Amino acid sequence: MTFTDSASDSGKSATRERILDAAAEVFATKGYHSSVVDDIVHDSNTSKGAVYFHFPSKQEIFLALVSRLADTLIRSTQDAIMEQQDGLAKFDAALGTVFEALSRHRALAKILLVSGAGLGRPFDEHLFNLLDRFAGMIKDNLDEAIAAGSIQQMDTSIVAYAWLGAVHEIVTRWLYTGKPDPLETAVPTLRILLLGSVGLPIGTAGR
Amino acid sequence: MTFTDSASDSGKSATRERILDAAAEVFATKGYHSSVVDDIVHDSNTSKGAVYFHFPSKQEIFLALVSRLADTLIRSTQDAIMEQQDGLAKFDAALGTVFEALSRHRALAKILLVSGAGLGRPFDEHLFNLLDRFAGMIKDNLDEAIAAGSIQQMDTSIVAYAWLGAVHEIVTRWLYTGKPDPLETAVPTLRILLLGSVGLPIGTAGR
Amino acid sequence: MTFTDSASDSGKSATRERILDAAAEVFATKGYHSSVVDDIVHDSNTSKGAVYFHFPSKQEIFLALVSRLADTLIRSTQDAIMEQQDGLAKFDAALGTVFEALSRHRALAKILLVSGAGLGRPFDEHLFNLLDRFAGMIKDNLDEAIAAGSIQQMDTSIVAYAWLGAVHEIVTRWLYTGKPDPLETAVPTLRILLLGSVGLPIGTAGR
Amino acid sequence: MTFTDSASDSGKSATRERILDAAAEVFATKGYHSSVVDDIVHDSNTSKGAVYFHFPSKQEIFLALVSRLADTLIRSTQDAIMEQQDGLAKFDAALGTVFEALSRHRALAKILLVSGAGLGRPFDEHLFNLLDRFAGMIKDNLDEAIAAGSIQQMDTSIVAYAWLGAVHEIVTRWLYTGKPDPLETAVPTLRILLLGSVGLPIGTAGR
DNA sequence: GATGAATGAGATTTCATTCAT
DNA sequence: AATGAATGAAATCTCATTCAT
Repeated sequence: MTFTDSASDSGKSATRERILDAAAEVFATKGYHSSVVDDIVHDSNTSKGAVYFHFPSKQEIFLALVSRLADTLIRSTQDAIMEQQDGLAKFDAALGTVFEALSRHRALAKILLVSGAGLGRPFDEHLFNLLDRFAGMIKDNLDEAIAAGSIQQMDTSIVAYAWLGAVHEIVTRWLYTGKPDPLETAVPTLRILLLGSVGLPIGTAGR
Repeated sequence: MTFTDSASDSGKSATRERILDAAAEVFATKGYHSSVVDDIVHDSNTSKGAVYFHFPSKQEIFLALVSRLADTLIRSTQDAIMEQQDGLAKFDAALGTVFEALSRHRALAKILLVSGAGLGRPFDEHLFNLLDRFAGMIKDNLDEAIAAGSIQQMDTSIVAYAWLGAVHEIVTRWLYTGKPDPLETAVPTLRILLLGSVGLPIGTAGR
Repeated sequence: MTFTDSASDSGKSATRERILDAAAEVFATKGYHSSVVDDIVHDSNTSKGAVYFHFPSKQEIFLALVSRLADTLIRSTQDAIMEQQDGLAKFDAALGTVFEALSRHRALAKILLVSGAGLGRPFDEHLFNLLDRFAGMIKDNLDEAIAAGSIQQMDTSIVAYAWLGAVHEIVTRWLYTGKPDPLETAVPTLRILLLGSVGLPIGTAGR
Repeated sequence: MTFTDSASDSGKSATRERILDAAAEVFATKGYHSSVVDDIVHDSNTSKGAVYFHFPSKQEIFLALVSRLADTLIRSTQDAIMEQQDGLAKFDAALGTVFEALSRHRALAKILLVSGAGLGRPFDEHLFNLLDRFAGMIKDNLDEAIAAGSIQQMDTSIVAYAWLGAVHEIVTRWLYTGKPDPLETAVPTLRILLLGSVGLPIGTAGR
């Protein structure tokens, strides 16, 4: 999966894509508020008019960008999960996909996880919904595992957010400090942690 | 502990405190960038001149606020830990203190955890150091537990961040959605999760 | 008379007419400056290219519209006058025609009387010429009446503008407030006023 | 009376007055839309910040200006009326005052009568209320005259607007063409017209 | 210490007009 | 004739910061 691919949007204007690509670069580098629309105009080799023809406001550019990134990430994670049969294998596939994708596209990951935080109502809401979709995915799989008797009864909602938070924090830390390098180094420990947290015997066959 | 208390700053100007209090409220409500200095001036019943007499810039107001909050939170957590002998008791005391403090001061918690993220260099650095101090505390205690043989060898750095992230996410979620209500409801589940994640037998004798 | 008819422009493009119709609606509703070309494009179900193919500029659309309206209004008023022999009957016919026409086409009346005022040189000049033609009509008829000895000598130029202004103000008031309802209600009073203002005995036999 | 005097506003900021004065000049010269805030900033020798400190928007500057002008004009007209006992003398005083004031301050008259027309909702409404106050003044005096038996019963509301319109049009014409020169030349004819329109015997002793 | 009017660089957004297709 | 994406000059407004009082 490519994470940035927009190949499927065959009908999308090339200019629109150029603008989004430039915006991704700019926002990731300077953060939302320090980025000015003129930067995007310049980097996209378009014009102010073109930008405002395709997007009603700077905010909407950012939000469109976040949506595009999140959609891709969520979709590929779901695909990876569905390719596996076993519950543990699903877990491993999801964790691996997410870390690999974020690791490969550090700039975009920054936009998704960091740039938009603390920006006020509309941004937070948007970002929240996205993380919620991830949390929902985790919760669904945990509920299945409980139904299958693999793990014992618990408040899966809390667990889902805790897991999300753990991943989020480690990735964020990596985004800022570059450690661990490479990001994927954290996966084995994290795997043990997360599985252990729901009482799963680890090491078992593991990977 | 009061978390907002500035009792020890016996020599500090009352105006300065009024400004910080107003700033806390404003930043928590609107986020850093959406808050304008005039809001703080207005809410603090002072004047623009007064604000700039006490603080060199808007940024410094925010940073001062964050420092004040974090210092108090960290100190009271450490105090709570030191009051306990047993490792498990220390853990419970820390978790309880943090959740209680954040729960009691929702607005301030919001500033500490979300308002400042993604704001660019100086902010992030500041905020990061704070979280790092917490992570350090966690790591130290985990290392002790390993040395004591209570838990097995692992990358305690990753674990510390994962724990931090889990707590962070759950509190953040509560800040936005109000759930769980009250926040402390999440503690038991979270306790099991965190302890379980490092392989500690739980439920057993509980506390 | 139809006031909006462009039947005589048998060779004119249907698109051009669609644009003018939409422009009339838009300008009347929002005024000149608040109307954007895109509004006209949208309402006329044409395209930006089409609009700029038929008109060199936004300004010219407005001017064309005003001209079309004024020509029709002036022509039908003159026709109504010519159908009458008696001076008093001519006056009544003119007053009736104008009020009836404006009353029937409120939106267009608004464009003619208010939308274009205070817009700067080219507009004002254009609009002025129109009102001048009306004033000229009034003046000519007054001069005739003086020559015929029906009314006494006076500065007919001032009178013409005063009459025009009286009508203009009452119609404008109606455009904004909807009163009097219907507009024609004002005619009898206005008739007495205008005739009385030049010393004509009124009430006499009415008409 | 000075029409522009702001002597009585002893508490008003000098900067605010400078801005309003500059705005008057600019708006009168170029019209509302062709005037840019930077013009006002420049001509007032202040700064953009100062302008927006005293007025929330360009629109409000204009509206404040119109109000200031209208207040002064209405007040001095009322004063002039109250100084007279006789009904006819009141009429003459009012007509004289208005024409003299407008004649003396052509630029401001332009703002009051022309610049704001056709600018859209908020402007029109404002301007309307102002003219309404004048119409009210006229109507009140006419009603008194009817009560006193000086003139016969009639729809004084229509008459008030017709009179207003007559004056408005003649002044507007003068503003654009400079004729009649001086403006006051029109007064005698207008006097005969207006009085005659309500059936008052004129010429009688004249004035 | 405190006040609040003043500053001005700079940001976002608008929209009449053009032009390749 | 018609389309609509693209252009870019220009406009309004924001707001952190300064400074005379």
